[in-house]
Amino acid sequence: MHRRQGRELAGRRNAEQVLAVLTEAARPLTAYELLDRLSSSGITAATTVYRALARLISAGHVHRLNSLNAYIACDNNYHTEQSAVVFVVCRVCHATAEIAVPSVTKVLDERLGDHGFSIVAANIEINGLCADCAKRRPEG
Amino acid sequence: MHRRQGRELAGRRNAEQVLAVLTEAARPLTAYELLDRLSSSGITAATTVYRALARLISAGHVHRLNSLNAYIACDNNYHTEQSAVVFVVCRVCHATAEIAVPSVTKVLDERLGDHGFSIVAANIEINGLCADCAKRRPEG
DNA sequence: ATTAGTAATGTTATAATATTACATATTGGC
DNA sequence: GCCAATATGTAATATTATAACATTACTAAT
Repeated sequence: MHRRQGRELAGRRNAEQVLAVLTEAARPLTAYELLDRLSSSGITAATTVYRALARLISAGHVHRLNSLNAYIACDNNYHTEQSAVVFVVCRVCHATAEIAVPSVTKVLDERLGDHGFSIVAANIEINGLCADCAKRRPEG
Repeated sequence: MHRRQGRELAGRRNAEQVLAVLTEAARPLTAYELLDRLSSSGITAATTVYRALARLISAGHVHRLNSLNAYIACDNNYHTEQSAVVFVVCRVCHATAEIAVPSVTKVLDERLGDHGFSIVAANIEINGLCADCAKRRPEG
């Protein structure tokens, strides 16, 4: 299909396309949702999407939301692998925001060090109701 | 198979068996690992395991670890749905501990309130190295 | 320029995780 | 005892993710 590209270029282009779709999306997308939206771009296999996601996640451009099995573009660069990432995910509409809560990382680090545990990556996902959905369905 | 039991009793018994296996296990188990270990008890379908897990999770006796797609018996009762649960998961051996870090919940609550977000459940999974695995593979 | 070595990609199949749909069974109220 | 309500059992299928391996393109040695 696009076989003319250089050794790494296809992979990079794939990753760019995946990132572009994620960046435009208003909510986290699953790998297969990405695949659907990328079929017109010549990406036709789940593996290709997963490999692109792996690149993007390594580079810190995308995060995986474990509670949704979905992926979201990183909207800031303040955090590193060593630093906690806090996501708030609306349980109704799945709108997701990435929020800085700097003190959390520090607290966790101190507390877990006591247990001989060294942190590699913290994934904090908060499930709740966004303001909009809370209005519509106040019962929660 | 065990059709003699009362309307809810089979379900309760199933849940008890699932909980017993999880409680004995040294690490989180996936639903299908549970299914394997329960086949001698007459539980032969994934659905049965998932239904038992749903009961146990609702009751707070079991937690789901999103990062592993696995389930673990709750080893304390200090937390409620409103309160953060912090798990530390060794990325090598999957040993998992449930740790109280009370200040985290408070910090998160305050910070997210600013965004009009109301917390329903916080799931905090810390991925790292336990002391044992750090010794064996100091490079991390 | 040719070509072998290396490494990424594409493709297909399949593994692993989870849910749906519906038939069957159990209980409690009448 | 019979019916309604609800839970369970079973089988099929949906969803998410990875494995295996052939193919392609780049690099560098010649």
